[in-house]
Amino acid sequence: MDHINIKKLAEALNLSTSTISRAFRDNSDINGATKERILAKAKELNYQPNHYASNLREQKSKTIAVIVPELANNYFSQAIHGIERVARANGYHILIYVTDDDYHKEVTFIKHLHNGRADGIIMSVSGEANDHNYLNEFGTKRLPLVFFDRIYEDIATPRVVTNDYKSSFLATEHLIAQGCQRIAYLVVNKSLSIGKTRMQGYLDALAKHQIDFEEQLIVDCTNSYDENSIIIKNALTDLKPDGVFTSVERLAFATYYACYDLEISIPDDLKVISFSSLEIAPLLNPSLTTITQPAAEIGDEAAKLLFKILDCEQDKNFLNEVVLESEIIIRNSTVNQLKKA
Amino acid sequence: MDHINIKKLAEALNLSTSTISRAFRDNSDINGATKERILAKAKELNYQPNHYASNLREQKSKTIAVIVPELANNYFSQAIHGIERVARANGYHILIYVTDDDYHKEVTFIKHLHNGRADGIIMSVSGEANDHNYLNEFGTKRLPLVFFDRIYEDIATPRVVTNDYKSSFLATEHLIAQGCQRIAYLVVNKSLSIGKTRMQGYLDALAKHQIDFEEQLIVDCTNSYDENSIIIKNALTDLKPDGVFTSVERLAFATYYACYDLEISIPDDLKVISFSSLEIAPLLNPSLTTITQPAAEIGDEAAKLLFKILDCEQDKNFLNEVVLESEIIIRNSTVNQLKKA
DNA sequence: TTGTAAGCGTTATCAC
DNA sequence: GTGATAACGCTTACAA
Repeated sequence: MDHINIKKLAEALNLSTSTISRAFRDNSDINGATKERILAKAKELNYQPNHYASNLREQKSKTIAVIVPELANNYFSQAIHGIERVARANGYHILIYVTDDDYHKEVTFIKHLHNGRADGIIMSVSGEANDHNYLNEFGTKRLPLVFFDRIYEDIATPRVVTNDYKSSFLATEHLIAQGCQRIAYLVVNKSLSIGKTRMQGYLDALAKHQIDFEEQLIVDCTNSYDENSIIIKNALTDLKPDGVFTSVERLAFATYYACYDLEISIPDDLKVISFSSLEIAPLLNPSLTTITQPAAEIGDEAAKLLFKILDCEQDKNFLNEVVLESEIIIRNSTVNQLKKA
Repeated sequence: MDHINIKKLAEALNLSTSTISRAFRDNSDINGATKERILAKAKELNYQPNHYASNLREQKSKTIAVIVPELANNYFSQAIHGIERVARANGYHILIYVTDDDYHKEVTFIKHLHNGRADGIIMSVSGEANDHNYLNEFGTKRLPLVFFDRIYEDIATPRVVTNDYKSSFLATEHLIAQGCQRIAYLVVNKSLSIGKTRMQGYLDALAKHQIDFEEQLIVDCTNSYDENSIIIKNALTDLKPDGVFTSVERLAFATYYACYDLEISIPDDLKVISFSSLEIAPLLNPSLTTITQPAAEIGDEAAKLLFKILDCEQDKNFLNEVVLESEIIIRNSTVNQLKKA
């Protein structure tokens, strides 16, 4: 009696396997008493219907896959938490895949997921600069897919985003209002759509306020901590900006470290604003002014969108776009400290 | 030609399904040319062997489940990242389950996972105060299980931990060396083993330095942000400690917020040290002295331990304990600032 | 209400 | 080297 399956349970109860099966499905006709008896015995023997057998039979997995560029980032862990909550409430399990911003990993994950392992995918993309067409190759067999935050504009699938253009515009205007005239924009890869959108808000805000745009004030960073440290220090030293707008929180942290080292005072010498969902932004030295995306809510919405498709309430190619509001929270990193004046 | 399976691929190539199958397994006898032909066609038609059918047949899922108390915590997201890396390298997928520190969720997750969905489990537990015996009820059928960080002492299964007793002892001694005489210990649930172990280090350090222990200096907090805020403010006001040692980073943040509100100066009026894997601890105001656990490495080790069992290199009940070193990193939150003297 | 039996997509065993 | 076939554990017509 090593592994207990439906057959053994049936034998133990002198019933057929179909009856057992029915006890575990809500829709079926089954005698209440028999059902009780079965469930009791199942509990006693610790029987669980084999998931793979059920799914093979039913052709669905009750599993969704979540693909993110990184995990050690407050935004993504909060978003995943939101997704997890909704998935669990719907009786779904979630698989996690981390691309480390590697396009090839993304392609591999997606392709492998089309083997029945998952019923749907929620993804924040990594390969904006690469060929997105691999997603179209599945044709009608493509799994339901929902993008969040980092998306491929040219793939017609539902998405949950924030209005990054507007936030960036307002963030830049905020710096200008605080007296900044030389504002640097720090981005991880400026050719990626998320970097581009955010950059456009920055550029347009500069234009509106008739501040000349200097190409070199757009500082292209990398995924390496050490490289960024050098890049940012050089930028601060050579370009002498009085304001910095960073497209991801990681770069704001790197800027803080650079300023500590170079003895540049934030906000007196340099004002800093960043996209960030860091919950302890108020505790930083100085507290960081942020554009805070509603991360958990984005995860929630993305999951809900996916379940709409899975429940056949919506066609998977219907281009549903949910736009949520980010909030700019002004803290000390962009406001002159009177006590020091 | 909606869904492509092994049968259709076989027909398309005028071969039998067995031959197709062989092309995808490394061990089998198959003509090199045939194999090429099959793989080419498979790629063309975007064929992926159905995961559930394979797993049903092979009775294993190439999937491991990771159960954690929370996700929005630097320690756990780093640990998961470590696990993910090792799992991926071994061709395994990972399922994520978040208990929100709810024992019943933990039990439900574990029970359901014994339906074939996962081949093994890596868990940081939530129910230290509750009955762990549910894990023994599976008998020999229990899935391979590896604990990390928060464990059940009484369940014989491999585990990866840090020496929390020692770290807590040293942390407390550090506060004493900095002149603290009334040291509060903040814990989320003092009856839980992780809270207890860490508390014991604290108590023994006090004893060693002949500091009287006051029951009320052990402050039992909750999982609610708002409740903790009140609890901590009351503790700071009523007990007037000169040092605080917090067992999880969340409580250190709450202490910072409370001090800001109460205008208590860290480190002048109060010194703070905490368990935390926060990478930006140096950026806090003031920078936070931490006991930093090697989170990613712990994840790595836990995954490696699990794979040892899955590869049959080790019995799953062999009580293998890996102890890693935490590091106490002294920063401004525990050191008097000379410039203010 | 319950039982019988076919089939989900694979893979392993055994022929050829 | 390749093909036929049974089996993995479950669900669902259909039959009783």
